Amino acid sequence: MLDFEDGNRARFEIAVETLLTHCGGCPAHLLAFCSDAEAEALASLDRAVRQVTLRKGQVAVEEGAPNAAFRTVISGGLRLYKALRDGRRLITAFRFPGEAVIGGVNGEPAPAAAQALAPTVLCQLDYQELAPLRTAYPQLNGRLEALATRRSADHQAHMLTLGRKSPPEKLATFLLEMERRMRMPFHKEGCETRACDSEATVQLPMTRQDIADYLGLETETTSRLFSRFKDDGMIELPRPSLVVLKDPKALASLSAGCAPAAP
Amino acid sequence: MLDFEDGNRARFEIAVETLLTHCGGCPAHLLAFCSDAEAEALASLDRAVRQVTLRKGQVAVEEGAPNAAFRTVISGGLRLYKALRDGRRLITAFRFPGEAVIGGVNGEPAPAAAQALAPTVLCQLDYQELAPLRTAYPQLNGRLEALATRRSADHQAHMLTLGRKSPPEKLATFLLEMERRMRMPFHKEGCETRACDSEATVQLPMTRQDIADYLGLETETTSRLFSRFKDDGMIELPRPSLVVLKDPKALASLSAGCAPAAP
DNA sequence: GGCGCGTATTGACGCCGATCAATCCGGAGG
DNA sequence: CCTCCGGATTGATCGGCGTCAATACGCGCC
Repeated sequence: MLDFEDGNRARFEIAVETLLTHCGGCPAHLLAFCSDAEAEALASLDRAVRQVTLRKGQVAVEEGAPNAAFRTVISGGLRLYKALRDGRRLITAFRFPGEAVIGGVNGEPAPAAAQALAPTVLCQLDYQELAPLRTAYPQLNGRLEALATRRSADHQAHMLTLGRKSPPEKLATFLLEMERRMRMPFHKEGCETRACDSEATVQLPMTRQDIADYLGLETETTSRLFSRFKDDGMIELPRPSLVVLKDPKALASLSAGCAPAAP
Repeated sequence: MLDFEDGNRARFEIAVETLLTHCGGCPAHLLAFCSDAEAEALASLDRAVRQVTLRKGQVAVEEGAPNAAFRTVISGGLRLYKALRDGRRLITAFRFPGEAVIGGVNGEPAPAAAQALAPTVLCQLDYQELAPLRTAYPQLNGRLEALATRRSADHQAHMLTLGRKSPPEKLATFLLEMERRMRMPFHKEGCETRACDSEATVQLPMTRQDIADYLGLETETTSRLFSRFKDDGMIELPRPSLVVLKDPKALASLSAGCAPAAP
């Protein structure tokens, strides 16, 4: 445990400052910290903040395990998933740099496993260690609550996708979601007005199987849908992992459930 | 706005006391307040806590509306749902007495609409009014965060159901979930050890259409599954809204995804 | 450069759940 | 008591997605 009476205080100040200020320009993901710029300062917070490196495929959190840490992705990416006894898997979410993994606050079991999509670095802070920060900096509580509430809203949106959208609508929704979250450095001009009207390029750091397990589909169906979207001119596929959204409006219309999804 | 300098303070004390203590024996639903026993005390908290009465079918919250209130069901029930443009609907959750409806903390749009399943009474507290309570009683923050985190976990569990379970598995999961949440006064003996091994009776306060929209199925499929479960001896159906779980173990096995779901 | 494995794609087929349609049931109201 | 009406059930049919199977691709490694 940490207390504020010793020399650690200064380090906490830094950590809290980071937690509170870093994401001013990042409305989508509150509480994201451990940015590249501040990684050094945080790295010095041994014990309070641990940096964890994961190999591709390595599991950072097991589903159901007591998961007493707040984690933020620094680089790489995570798939969060739940599994049935017979091996069926559903990916509940992906997490990319700047995004946090919550769950298991009061020693509760982790609702989902977290596995590295690729070599990944996490910033990890035990909830236990977070406690003194909460009392010292009450604003943190609001941030954490807002983050959890936002997760809840995101999950509800994805439940709509899983439960009521057709496979093409699911894929369209997924592609637009990825475009919004990744925002590659090029093709960015026309995308500043929230919705992406013009062409955009998206790098997909996960496999077709992952996408299928995220959307409640099978790999073959997912692959066929990519091909169909390509044939229909809605996307281009220079590589399986690189998607150019040629017609974002058509995708958006599909995603919203307006058009009856071309047969 | 409320402040602590005036005579309202005493009323806040009561409200906070209620928020903090009422649900000591209710591990499943933190922060549930406005119990029958304390309804009177809370009713006196005009402005801070409003009691709202809804007719059957009345909408308390519109999807996407600025939703600045924390709500708790006192009596009746709610369906929370999202809709696509063409009318398709997914019920993301049901809320029963003692359960809270969160979402839209910082003036964000409500992630789902809330509609009364039956005549319903809600206890409603604007987040704005909650703010002073937060600073005065920091424990509240943890409760609210834990509640939001639990919602996130629940939603992930339901995502697994929506995305990866077969229709029979979905219905089995639903029936067990309802049994756990409703716990009718009779048939309760054998059910105290968490999992319900023996027979249990569940009252369903929603329609087949609601169940279908909750599970990502169609009404006819849902109805057929009820019939099949009855034929297989897993349930009895004295009335469409009353289900007797004759073989909870079989249902649990279905729900967990062990058995390949009898054809 | 060529081998080998994991991933992606394409093909063929069958089943199950969505869809359309008809009937049944139970409660409210006349 | 009968009618009416919304919800529930059952029936018949169809098509899309899951499933099994084969092939293509791409990258690392030797």
